[in-house]
Amino acid sequence: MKDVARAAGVSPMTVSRVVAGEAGVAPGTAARVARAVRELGYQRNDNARSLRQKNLGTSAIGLVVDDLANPFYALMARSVEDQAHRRGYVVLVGSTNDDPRREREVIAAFTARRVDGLILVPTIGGHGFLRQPMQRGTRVVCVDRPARGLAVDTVTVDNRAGARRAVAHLLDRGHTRIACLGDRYDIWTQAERHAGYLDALAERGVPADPALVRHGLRSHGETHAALERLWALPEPPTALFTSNDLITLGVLDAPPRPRPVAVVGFDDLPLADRLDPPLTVVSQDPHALGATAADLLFSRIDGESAPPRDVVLPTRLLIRTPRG
Amino acid sequence: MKDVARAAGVSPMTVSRVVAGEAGVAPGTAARVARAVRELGYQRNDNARSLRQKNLGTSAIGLVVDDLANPFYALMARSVEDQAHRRGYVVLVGSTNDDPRREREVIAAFTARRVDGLILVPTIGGHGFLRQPMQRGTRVVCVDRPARGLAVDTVTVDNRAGARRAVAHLLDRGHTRIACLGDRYDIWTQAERHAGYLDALAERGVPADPALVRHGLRSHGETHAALERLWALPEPPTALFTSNDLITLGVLDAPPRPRPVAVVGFDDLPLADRLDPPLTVVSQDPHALGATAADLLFSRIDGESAPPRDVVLPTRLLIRTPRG
DNA sequence: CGAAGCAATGTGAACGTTACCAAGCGGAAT
DNA sequence: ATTCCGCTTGGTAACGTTCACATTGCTTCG
Repeated sequence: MKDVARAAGVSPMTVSRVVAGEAGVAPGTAARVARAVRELGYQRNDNARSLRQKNLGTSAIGLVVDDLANPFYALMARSVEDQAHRRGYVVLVGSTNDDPRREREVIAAFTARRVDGLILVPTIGGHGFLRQPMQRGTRVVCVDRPARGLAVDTVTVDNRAGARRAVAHLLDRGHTRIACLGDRYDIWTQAERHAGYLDALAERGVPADPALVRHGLRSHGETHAALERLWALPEPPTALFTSNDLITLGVLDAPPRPRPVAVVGFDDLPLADRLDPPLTVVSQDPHALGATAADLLFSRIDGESAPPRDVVLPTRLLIRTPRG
Repeated sequence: MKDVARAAGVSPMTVSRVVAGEAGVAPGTAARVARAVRELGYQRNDNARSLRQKNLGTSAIGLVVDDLANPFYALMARSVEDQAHRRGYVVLVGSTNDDPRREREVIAAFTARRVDGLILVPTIGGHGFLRQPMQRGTRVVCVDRPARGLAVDTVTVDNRAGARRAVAHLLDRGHTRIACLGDRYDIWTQAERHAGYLDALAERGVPADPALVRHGLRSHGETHAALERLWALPEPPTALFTSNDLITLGVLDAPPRPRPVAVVGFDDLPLADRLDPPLTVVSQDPHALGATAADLLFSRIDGESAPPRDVVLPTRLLIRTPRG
């Protein structure tokens, strides 16, 4: 900046004014400065800028998801990024792998850079370490899951109702032996979906058989093993409720059974309607989740100070039947 | 930091040393400082830090992709993020939508924050604006596509060879009327894949019919329209080569034909092996692309100064045949 | 005609941190 | 006892900006 000032024959302050697009600089001076900026290829250091401008923040937000490679979170991330870009913010991203230690590291790295806001898919771990950054002014919004004991805006979908409807659909089709395959139940969404599964059974008076519930499935291998155990039961299930996309894929990827089983999955998949038989799913809208979370975050950043809000978005049961 | 220093009865300099984990602080003093840090919930401002430490950089890198919501780039992003996290870097992400203007805005926002490196899926636009940041020390690596006229490390896959093999596979199965459906040919990968298509035809002496080539397809709707025009030809194609995943999905999503057509797509899809008939594809490994790009970038950041390298990763033709 | 007002620009300090060097202190060597 | 060394600690300045105020030179008006 000093170089530009020297080249244009003005003080650094005037350069600052021109670069920031402030009014009150004589047109001739502004032109001279602009020319020097262009010729020297000068670009303002926005880190230094936000250091000085105490009240304006860093124009950066952090996005912390479970796994950025998961298409669901990738779509969310894209929505968040679009809104941020529109408002002149940059986005820092990190994945937690559902590991509270890694979550903490990632968030610490973000708050150390004084992000103005944080959109967070929280892990099961505590979030006390967020107190200081929040007092310092960092706004936080949870998405996909709430964080226990953290009073912040939260955007989720109606996991429980969605699961209930999915299982009710299977009951409607005459199934009574319905297995529930889930990821770790310390993940909030998974516990909710399991609760929805139980709701549907209770609603119809179908006894819940604990042998039909398998959880903690984190890979195709574990899903396959769980299936083997289910098939080995004296009364094996005739239908499956799979409570996330990875498990649904694991089930579809398993060796075929002699007697086909009905499957309803949580989360839609591309090509699900082209399978034989087509796959019925509970779909949620990751775009809406991300956009809503970003809306809430930016309204907080803009100064909104109402009590924390819980936004619950609907899911849709996409019933797919064989092509006519 | 001053507050911590006061609370611990030392100078800010000593606090700085303790927080940075430097040696040469008396154990008792360090303990007192650590306690004050904990009690006050102090966290160092890493922006201010990197401003002062001229030679150490910002420990931030930027990742600029076409579309973060595309599972292919999401997987790449995840690999990059993992490496960055392992090395203590944070990642800024942005999507360009293949729009040179947006690319420029995103990159400018990143370089204004003085990222140490940039992993870039370049658009068709010029990249002269990168000269100054690069002279200033920002390292750049291109991935998925080269940037014209930009002498930097570049990681791509053998698009042309992959497409050639895919089309050769269709020729082997007796097809001679093979259509080529692509996105905009100003996207390097699309042009390469089209070239591979022509290579395969030329190799077997099959005449290339321009009426069978449709490009610029950016949505299912456009893909469907292109298909309609192909079916209306006097001699319609009996096979399709679709040169990205979105177009493959568009084709699969189209109303079924009375006589089925063979499809080979570029990019693998989940469930592709469960379709009827299963889908043969050219697959590339986004994880390897991202990891390789990150490797190259960090070795540059570490001071490596060899001439720019072009790394070309292989593709695989996954030939899928009906079960049983 | 002098004071006041306005527009354009410059000055000094500060944001939060660390590099660099100096200073204090106790003990070991002479 | 004096010198010197090493260890620990502190002071000062600087990184690249911008805030708040001061200054300059005009124009305008009573």
